[in-house]
Amino acid sequence: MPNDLLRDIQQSKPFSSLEEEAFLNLARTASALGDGLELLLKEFGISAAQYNVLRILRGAGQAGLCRNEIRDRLVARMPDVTRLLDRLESLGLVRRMRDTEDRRQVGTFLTIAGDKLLTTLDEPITNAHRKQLRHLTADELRTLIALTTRARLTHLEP
Amino acid sequence: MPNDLLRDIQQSKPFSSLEEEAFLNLARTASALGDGLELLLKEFGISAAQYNVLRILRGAGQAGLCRNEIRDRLVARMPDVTRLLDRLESLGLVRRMRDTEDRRQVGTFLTIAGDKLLTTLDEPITNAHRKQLRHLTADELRTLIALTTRARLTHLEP
DNA sequence: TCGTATTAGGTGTCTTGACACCTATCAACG
DNA sequence: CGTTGATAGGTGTCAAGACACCTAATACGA
Repeated sequence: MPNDLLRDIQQSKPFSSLEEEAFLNLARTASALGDGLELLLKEFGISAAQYNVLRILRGAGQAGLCRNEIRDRLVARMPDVTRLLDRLESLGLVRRMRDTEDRRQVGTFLTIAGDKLLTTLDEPITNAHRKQLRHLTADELRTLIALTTRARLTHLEP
Repeated sequence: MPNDLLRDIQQSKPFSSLEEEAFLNLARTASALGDGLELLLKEFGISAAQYNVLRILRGAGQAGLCRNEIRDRLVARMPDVTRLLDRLESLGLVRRMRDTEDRRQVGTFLTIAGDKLLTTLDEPITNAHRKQLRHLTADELRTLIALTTRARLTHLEP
């Protein structure tokens, strides 16, 4: 929190704008909640980005996904998805296979081990989220979802 | 092999819980907005974490702050604040001085150059935030601030 | 006052992330 | 066809982040 403590007190203006305050609170909260998730995932030997990939691949199922598809679906922007997948592959959670039609493409698929890990994680992850946000009502959560969704679509509005 | 996508479609339930959906939207939005900020700051040769430190130090003024104070005020958790400060020091934006009372402590202060950089950045940063969130009304921003603030205080509530 | 715990800061080392650049394949058009 | 541009994927390299461990100074009770 850009804590302009002195100036804030002097000017009674803790942030230079409502937009900045919103951004900082958003960033702070996402970071705090994300840290909790990272902590849980670390016990299972993977990072949040890696977990994100596994979830994306579970969603894709048998079809698998190419690197750029995965990149575009990630929660957090990530250059170098190649080496993120390399690590998952060397952990045996993911498998890659070059497409026979378009030999430029390399499909990535969840392995049995990857799917099992996700299954193992499902409950702990859900519990962690519930625990982190249990003090918000369903309506509050829905409002939060609506506002964050809208907030991120800047460029799509006039 | 339970396929998330199929399951989701079957159940019309894209997320395993409202809490998860809220977390993912929060993370996605914070990441998207943060990327915009990083992009702007990169033009000035600093990262978001470094900017965060400079803002914190501006708030602290003449008094300066010790490393752990800075760490605790950062928007995003950051181990190794030492080397973050090292980099700011080598950029000439920050200056460190060991305390004479308690010789364990090392105060960190903004330099003139650091303060000037912040002044230069003030307007572009404010504009960037405004632009990113201009499609939200003041009430919506206030609601977003209230909800994100509350969301992050899990452990403080029963 | 001595020994131990605590607190502040820093370092070594490995992993990840970031960014520019490279190769292979395909598609479209002359 | 063959050339050109676009697209998919990967690599080299350096900076930044993560984590365990280390030192110095202070506080404090036996």
